[in-house]
Amino acid sequence: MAALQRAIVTGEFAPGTKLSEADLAKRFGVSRGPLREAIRRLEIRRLLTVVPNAGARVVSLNNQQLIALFETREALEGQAARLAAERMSDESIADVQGLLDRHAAVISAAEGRAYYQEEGDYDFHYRIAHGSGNSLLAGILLDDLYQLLRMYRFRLSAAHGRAEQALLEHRQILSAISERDGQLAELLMRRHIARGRSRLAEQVETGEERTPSH
Amino acid sequence: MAALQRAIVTGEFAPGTKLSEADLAKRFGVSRGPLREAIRRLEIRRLLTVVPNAGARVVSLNNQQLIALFETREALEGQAARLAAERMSDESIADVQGLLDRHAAVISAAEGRAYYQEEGDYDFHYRIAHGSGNSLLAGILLDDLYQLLRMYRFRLSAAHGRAEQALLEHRQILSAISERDGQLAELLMRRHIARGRSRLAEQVETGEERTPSH
DNA sequence: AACACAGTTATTGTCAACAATCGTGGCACA
DNA sequence: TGTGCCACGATTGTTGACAATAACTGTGTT
Repeated sequence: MAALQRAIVTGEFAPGTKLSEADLAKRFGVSRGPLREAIRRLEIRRLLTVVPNAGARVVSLNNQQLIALFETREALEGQAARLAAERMSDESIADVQGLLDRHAAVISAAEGRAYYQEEGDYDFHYRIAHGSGNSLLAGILLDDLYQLLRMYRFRLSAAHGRAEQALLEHRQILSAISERDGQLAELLMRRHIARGRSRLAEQVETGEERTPSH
Repeated sequence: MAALQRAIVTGEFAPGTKLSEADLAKRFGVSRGPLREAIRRLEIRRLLTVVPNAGARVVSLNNQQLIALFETREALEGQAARLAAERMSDESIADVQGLLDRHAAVISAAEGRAYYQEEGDYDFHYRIAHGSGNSLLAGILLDDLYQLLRMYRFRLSAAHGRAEQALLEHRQILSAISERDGQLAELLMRRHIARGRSRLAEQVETGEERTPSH
């Protein structure tokens, strides 16, 4: 039943795809009842847009909406970094250190860059969100926003070649956290995400969107 | 069907109440099918906690979780105020001015204080969230966090007698927005919410919780 | 030829019955 | 008398069929 959510988030269905209840039910070997419940959950998570009596569609974000997503992340992850600086245990911080070291090793191997961009970046932000010790904040980020983000990771691949830069910024953020400097950690995290938003905004200006904004 | 959500949010069911599907279905004159869909939506919105094969309960937040809620609001509403300063139209700002003027009039009449605390405060924050021009951010605030907040408004009534103070802070925030000073608007909004969080934290220290933290 | 209307088809919304799981009470046994 | 096990009852999970609404196609008219 959670497999349905996975199928949508991983991009198995393209944004804008019409989802027929009967088709999905047959596909996942389940009846329409549980499937409708799953659809309602994905609707609240903003992964599907449902219009009454007309069915559900995979959400289709234009670049402006993606920018709105980054603005929201900026606020939440900035706060998460601040709280992590106050509350994260030394052991957890050391763990994330190790994670970044592994990322560095992967990046050294040229073929690893794409991996780092997609999953490595996600891993780091995942740790910080948890480190905030605020399960509501972490839940909104991990359960809602990151799922949306994963759906659109292909369009965000403008970050290619920025693996080293991203890793450097991750290290700076973690450094601030380990020094228990919440204010700096928040500032650095907000900048880190704002850079991603800026690249997105540039795409809009130069008109080189990868998918029609519809 | 949305009436069920209202019944829960308005506090018709106390936090921790066990919700039987059969009972609710009979109560709202609907079958268990649509009702289960409604339950799933409220679950994702974090208004219900559902354990498999054991039913749904109205979420019960302890004071620590309420503090987490305020920390999350602080980040999101701060960002909303910043964005509102950049994007809100002069007409919308004038509208909120009028809203605050009406609030002032209501507060002058002594009996209006309770009203202002509960609904007036909500109105103002509602406008700013919308004014951000970021529908994702506004949606998270209005659809998720504010619903939780309304459920616990009775426990937050420590704000009693602070109506004038709150109105003053609202005016300062709006002033910063009208001057297009996003940085200041964010700072003031964060402080405004942080004050509510501080009062909550004091309650914890002095041990005068109004409901057992369970 | 273009538009409007109506019938048809497909899809969503709803329901009541069935299956599976969990909590509880009572009974047997140590 | 206390503990463990089994059966019962209740509640949740699931299913297939039925009703209602919307989209589509075809026909007729202007």
